[in-house]
Amino acid sequence: MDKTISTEENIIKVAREVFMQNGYDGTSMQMIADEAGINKSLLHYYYRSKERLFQQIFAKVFSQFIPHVGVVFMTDKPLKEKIYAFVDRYIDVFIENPLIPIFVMQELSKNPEKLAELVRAAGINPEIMIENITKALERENIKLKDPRQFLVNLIGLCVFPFAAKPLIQRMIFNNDETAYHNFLMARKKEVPEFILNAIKNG
Amino acid sequence: MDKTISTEENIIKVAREVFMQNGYDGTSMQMIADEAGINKSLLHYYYRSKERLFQQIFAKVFSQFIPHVGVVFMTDKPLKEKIYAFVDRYIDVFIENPLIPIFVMQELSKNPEKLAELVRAAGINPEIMIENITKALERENIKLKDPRQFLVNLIGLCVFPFAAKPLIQRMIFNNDETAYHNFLMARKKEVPEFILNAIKNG
DNA sequence: AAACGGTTTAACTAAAAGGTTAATTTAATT
DNA sequence: AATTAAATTAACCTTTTAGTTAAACCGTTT
Repeated sequence: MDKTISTEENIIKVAREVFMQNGYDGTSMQMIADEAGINKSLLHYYYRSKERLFQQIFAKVFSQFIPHVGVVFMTDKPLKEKIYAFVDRYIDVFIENPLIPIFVMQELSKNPEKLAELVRAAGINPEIMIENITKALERENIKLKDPRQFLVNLIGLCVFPFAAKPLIQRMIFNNDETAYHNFLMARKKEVPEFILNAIKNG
Repeated sequence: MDKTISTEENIIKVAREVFMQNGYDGTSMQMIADEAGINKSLLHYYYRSKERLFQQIFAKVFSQFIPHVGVVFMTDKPLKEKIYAFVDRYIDVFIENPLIPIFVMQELSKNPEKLAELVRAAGINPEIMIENITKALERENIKLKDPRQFLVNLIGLCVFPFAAKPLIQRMIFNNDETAYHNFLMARKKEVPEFILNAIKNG
C-alpha cells in the first residue's frame, strides 16, 4: 500500500511475501489481492495468471538462494578467507530472508523439472563452479577425496539451520527468537572453523 | 489396492505417499481417493476430515524424522562409534524415505505451533538430549564452546542432502540418480570423518 | 468538453474443493 | 433364507478457486 511505488511493483512485493509464507498451493490470488489492498482482477491484469506471477517471483528468490560459491572461490584470497566470506554472506542473506531456503526447496521438490531453466536463467554453470573449488583446494595443497562432498557440507551447514528453523528454535532454544538469532550469528565463526578443522586433517 | 491389507490401512499408506509428494495444500481428497481406487466419501468415513487424516500421517512421519540422537549418545560406546552409528542409521532412514525431510520441514514451517505437541507425542525431551550429548563429549575430554552447534552440524550434514536433493542431483550429478545414491552412501563415512576431524581440533 | 489511453472494479463463470446424506452393496449373524 | 451391521458409492451442498468480461474511473491530450 506504499504510495510511492507502483501497483505493479507492490503486487510483486506482497505476492513474494505471501508465496514464501504459504507456498504456491497454500496461496490464493484472493489472499494476495487482499494483502495488497486491490481487486483480484488487477492481479490478472498485470500478471495474467497465478502461475506467471509465481514464476517471476520464484526465479528471483531462487537466484538469491543459489550461492555464487563458484565466484567466491575464483578470487585470489587464501582459502580460509574464501570460506569465511562465503559463510558470512550466505548467513546474512538468510537472516534477512529466513523463508528462502524452505520455500525454494519445497517448490523445487515439487517441480524439479523446472530447475534446469532456473539455473540457466540465474547464470550459473555448475561444472565450472565445481572446477573452481577443486582448483582452489589444490592450490592450497588440500587434497580431498571428493570436492563435491566438501561443497555439500559447506552449503548444508549454512542452509540447514534456516530450513529447520521452527524445529531448532523450539527444541533447542525454547522458542526464544533472539537466542536463536544469536546462535545463527555465532555460526559465522563456528561454521568456517568447523570446516577448516575438518579439512585440515582430511 | 493390495488385497491383503484392509481399506483403512491402504488409505493411510496411499495418503502418506500423496501427502509427502504434494504437501497438505497440494493434496486433495480426490487425489487420495483416486490413488487408492476408492470413493471420496470413504475417506471421510474412515478419517472424518482431511485435517485428521493428515495429522495421523504427519505424526508418524515426524517421529521418523526426529533423530533419537539423545538415545544414541546415552550408550557407552566411544564417541567415534556413536557418531558413525547415528549417521549410518539416519542416512538409511532417508534413503528409504527421501521425501521425509522436505515434507516435515515444509509443514512445520507452516504450522510451527503444532510442534510442541508433536515432540511430546514422539516422546522426545530436548533438554535431556542436549545434556546427554554434552556429557558424552566431556567424558571424551572434548570441550566445545557450544554443544548445540555441534548437534545442528551433525544433523544438518545428514539431512541437508535429502532436503536439497533435486538441486544437488541436477546441479552436481547431471540428474544421475545412481550417482547421487552413491554420493549419499559415501556420506556414511564422509560425514563422521568430517565431524571427528572438526572437533578433534575444536 | 470530448475522446482517449491505461487502470481499477463489480459481477460473473466454470471447475474443484471439502464435506454430508441417503441409498446401495457386501459380509457376517441368526 | 432373513436380518443386521459394516463397507462403499452416487448424488448432492456449500464454499472457494482461477480466470473472464464489461463497465466505470481517471488523468492526458486534443
